[in-house]
Amino acid sequence: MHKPTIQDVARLAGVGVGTVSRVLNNHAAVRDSTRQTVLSAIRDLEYVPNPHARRIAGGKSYTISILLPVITTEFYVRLLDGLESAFQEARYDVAIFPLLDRSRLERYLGSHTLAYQADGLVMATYNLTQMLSENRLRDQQPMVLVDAYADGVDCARMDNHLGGRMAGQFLAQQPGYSYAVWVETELDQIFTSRVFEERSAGFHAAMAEAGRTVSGEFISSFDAHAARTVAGQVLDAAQFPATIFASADLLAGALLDEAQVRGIAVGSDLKVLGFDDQPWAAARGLSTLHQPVEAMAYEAATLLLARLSGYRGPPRVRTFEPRLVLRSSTGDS
Amino acid sequence: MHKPTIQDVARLAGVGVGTVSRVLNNHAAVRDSTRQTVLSAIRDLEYVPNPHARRIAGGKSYTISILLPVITTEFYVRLLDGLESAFQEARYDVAIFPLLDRSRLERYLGSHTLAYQADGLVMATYNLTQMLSENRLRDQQPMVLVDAYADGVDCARMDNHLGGRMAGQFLAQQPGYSYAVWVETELDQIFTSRVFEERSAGFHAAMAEAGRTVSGEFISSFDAHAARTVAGQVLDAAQFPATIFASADLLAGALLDEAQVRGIAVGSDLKVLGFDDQPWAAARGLSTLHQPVEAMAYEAATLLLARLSGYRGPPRVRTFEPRLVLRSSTGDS
DNA sequence: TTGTACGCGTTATCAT
DNA sequence: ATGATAACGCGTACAA
Repeated sequence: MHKPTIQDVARLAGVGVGTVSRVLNNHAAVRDSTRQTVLSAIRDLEYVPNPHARRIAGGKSYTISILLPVITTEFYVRLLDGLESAFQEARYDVAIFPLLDRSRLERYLGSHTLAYQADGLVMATYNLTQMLSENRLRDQQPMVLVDAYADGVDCARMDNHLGGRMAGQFLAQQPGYSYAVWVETELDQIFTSRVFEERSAGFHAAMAEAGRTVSGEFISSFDAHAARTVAGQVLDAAQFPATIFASADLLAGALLDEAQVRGIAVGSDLKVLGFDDQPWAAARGLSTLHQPVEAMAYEAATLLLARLSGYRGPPRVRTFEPRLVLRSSTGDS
Repeated sequence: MHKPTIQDVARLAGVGVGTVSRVLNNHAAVRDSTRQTVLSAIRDLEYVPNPHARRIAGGKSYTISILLPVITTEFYVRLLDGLESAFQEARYDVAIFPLLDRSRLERYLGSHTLAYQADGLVMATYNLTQMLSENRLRDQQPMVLVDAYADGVDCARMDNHLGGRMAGQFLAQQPGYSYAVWVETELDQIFTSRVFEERSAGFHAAMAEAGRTVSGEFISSFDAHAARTVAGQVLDAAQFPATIFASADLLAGALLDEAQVRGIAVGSDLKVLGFDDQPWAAARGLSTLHQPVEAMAYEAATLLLARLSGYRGPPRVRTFEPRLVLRSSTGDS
């Protein structure tokens, strides 16, 4: 009663192993009737191909390494979902490497571990421009950046500058005072993520174009406790009517909480615009900028898979745009 | 110019492939002279065994899955180091699964991915008692808990109760007022980590035994910004001379910072005791509780490897004790 | 102690 | 379109 193999499937379906393999990899033309027979045999036996056997027979590892920062956010959950689903379709496995510290990056990239285990590399969020220019990355390995941008590599990125600009344009239409809350970002020459910098630049550009001034800006670190504290500071300092752009839903949520405690009506005197469209945003009526994260992740995977199947063209960059979702926190709908 | 295989090594060394394999797995008795020959051939060719080939030939995956919470701490960096080094010695690969959310745990445990990819499971920090009792974990898979405890499974854990107790005993010897700062922990029936609860219980027990009272307790979330804010609150509220037990070095560091800004002399009027012994603790003279993290991780790996090689005995629990390191922040040394 | 040969479960290459 | 069969690189009985 061992695990069924491709042989068992072939026997049950009354075909050769080659045919089964072809069905598995949707190769060439297989007559539709036999394909169905094979498929049902697979189902009956609950057959699951042995990945190690394919790896050795195919000469590839059928594995993609994903390197990402360790941050527990909906954003990364969705990112991983998008990546995994895309790679799964192409029958690739995924190995996740959480970048807890700098030395781990070096180790992962330098060691022979990855060399064997991955046909390609996905790097999330980090801006690797410097590393690439220093040639610290072995560019013989196909790779793609997601939620980040660098020259000379395939990238799938969010247009955070545009996101900030959209927020700025929205705020510029609102009467009263404008405020913004930003996320404090670690500074590390190599690991830097410019996400919030870009949102800020876009926001200020739009406000300036509209001839509006920002009455106050605040900075919070990315955690619930700090967000709440800063929310208090913002509401203490704000003059009303006020519209606040919170550059992450986490911060916006804290503002909603704090406003409720203080009995401030959200949607009229105080308007709040977030960024992310977290799962709870709709339920709480938070207006925010929705990011097509899964789509971006899926596209990143597609770019990489293209390289893996031989595409040799110049680096391609795919840019994704956030979408303004207006709800009750800005008095809409 | 392809990757050297075991055949190439055998040829160069003038032996059979069997012998090379035996050397690789330090099997049986191989004459020492031939072993050296083989070894040098391996070095010359820079031969690295193809893991997929072993997996399919050996019928095992030679892979261990490590499931851990996504928290960027020195603690987890060291934990991974300890685990990886131990498994590497035994020629096992490691697959890391960051538990970004609940659904990911379920997916990892339920899916067939892991089934193929791992011979064993390491689960870090999370308290899985409930999951185990509900039989949601397929216990056919050998597993070990590290930095956590549950009935019926091998565990390598830190004695956090003792750690808290040691802190309490130390504070009880100090003149003046005693304060404590705790880390806010998420509440989730399944994911709960009881680390800080235990430290708190031990601390209070020791203080009570010594007939001392705690003049104030504070809670901070686990991030630099919040820690700094809370540090300010603590120093605002404290009466001096004061000794503060910060249940994590991160919090202790913030207290040191805040004290410096306020010109409070640390080591006399204000004493601070941390927990963790982060890399910077020595340089900043922070007294703290050092945890033998690598040793714990190594032991966890050893317990699991024992299961993998057939050990069938009852669950074993290994407990590790923190060590009080006194430096200038408590006026010592 | 050591070499040979077979088997692991796939994919790929041939014929057919 | 499909079936046989040769790789793929290694572990391991078995024979020597």
